[in-house]
Amino acid sequence: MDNETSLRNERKRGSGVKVVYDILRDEILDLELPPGSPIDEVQLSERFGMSRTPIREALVRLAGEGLIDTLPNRSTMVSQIDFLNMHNYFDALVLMYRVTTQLAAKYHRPEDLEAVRALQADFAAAVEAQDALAMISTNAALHLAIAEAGRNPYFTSLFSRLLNEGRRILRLYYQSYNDRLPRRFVEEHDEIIDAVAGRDIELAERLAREHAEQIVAQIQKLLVRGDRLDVRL
Amino acid sequence: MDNETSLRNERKRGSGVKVVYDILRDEILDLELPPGSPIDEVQLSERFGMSRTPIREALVRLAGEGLIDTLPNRSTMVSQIDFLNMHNYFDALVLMYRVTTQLAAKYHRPEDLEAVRALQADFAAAVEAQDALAMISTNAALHLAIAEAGRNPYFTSLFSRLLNEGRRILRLYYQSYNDRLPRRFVEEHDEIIDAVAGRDIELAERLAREHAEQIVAQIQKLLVRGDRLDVRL
DNA sequence: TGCATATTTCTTGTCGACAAAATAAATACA
DNA sequence: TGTATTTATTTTGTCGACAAGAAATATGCA
Repeated sequence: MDNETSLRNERKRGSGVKVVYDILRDEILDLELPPGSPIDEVQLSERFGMSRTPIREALVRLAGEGLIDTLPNRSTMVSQIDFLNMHNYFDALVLMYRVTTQLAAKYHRPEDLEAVRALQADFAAAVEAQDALAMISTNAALHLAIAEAGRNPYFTSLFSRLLNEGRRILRLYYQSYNDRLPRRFVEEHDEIIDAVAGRDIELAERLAREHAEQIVAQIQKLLVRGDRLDVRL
Repeated sequence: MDNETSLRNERKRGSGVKVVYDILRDEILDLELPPGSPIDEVQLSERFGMSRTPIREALVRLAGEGLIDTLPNRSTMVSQIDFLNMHNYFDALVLMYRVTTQLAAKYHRPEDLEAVRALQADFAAAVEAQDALAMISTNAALHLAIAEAGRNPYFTSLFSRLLNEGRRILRLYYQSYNDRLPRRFVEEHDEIIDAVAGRDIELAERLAREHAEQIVAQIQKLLVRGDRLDVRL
């Protein structure tokens, strides 16, 4: 805990905000800070060994991405996951899967595919090792890399936001299923990457849609089953 | 100019950031602050009669939406419009037009249509009055209202961002065309609204796509024509 | 005891001041 | 005169302190 405050004097000017932002963001997305957790500015300033000003700036950015909610003059806390309107999330996620993969097939350059294939290898390794957290993050990184090969920042930024939200939801998923491993995803990824590499736009779009819809169906099956997840609605 | 500083003492706690944010945002989107304009914190703090802290928070939020660019430890300025990769913008815009209108036809409630129809009246009035700025803002408000009837915050937030960016581009459009008025847009809007009201999902989607593609085509025609807009690339 | 009001405490919002980068200006040197 | 180095200026990043709201606690009164 104190290795964060120990950085107090060796910190470059302007880097503090990014450190706080990155750490808090990861803690929120990994459910280390579950939805509803109170965010206290002075507590954070003590923890990170810096004044409230840079903490505040990091919080403003997190609020901008909807990861925390701020009640004026009152408390601020980690935002809730909206399980009731989850279909909105799924609609957006599936569409972005389709669009970004399609654009990747259209606009990717050779060097993009190297990065994508490397991340796919990471994902396969995570599945083999049954490392849930690694599976989640490498999966997100892989699809984001595909999206970036499509070169449309408007889509990639929304997709990135959705994948992050997904980290919170998938974390719950793996949490309640004790790291069961969908090895099939590895094969599906390979098919998608091949379609993109072959510039088969229609096929890439179809595979991406099927891939996305399958994931959504699995999560929905879990949610409908009514398991009480350890996060209050 | 000084009516802003005169609010110094009558301001409610916490409202300052929003005021600064809203005003700067409008000034940027209306090209009152053209791309590349330097943003000076002390200057703004003098102008608005408040300390740099709330100014800074407003700037962080504007940066989060990509409306200003901040170089660490150096200057911060209004972000450029990326004319070279404009097709990315158009792709995203057309898709969001389609998706949000489609969802509106699916999920809208009666009270949504009242708001939409009211805004459509505003737009028609702006066209009649040949008020370019009003046309731009009412058009954006109208389509955003339709999007909100679709009730998917992920799409509406991206769409809102795109429509805002569009305000900057359309401002250039009208600027160089001396407020020529596309009266046809009013009729197209009416058709779209009717399709939404009739819950004809396919028709709504098709009309929205045609509407969007037509606007895009007009703007592209302008851009290809190579008119030197009074904003540097 | 139950409820309304006053007081305290706690957290956030704002301020003015100082320190660190970076840029611009000025000086020294060839 | 031109270039390199040093100094000054400007602008941002950070800090500690204070004040305002809201919540929690305590007090007064029936």
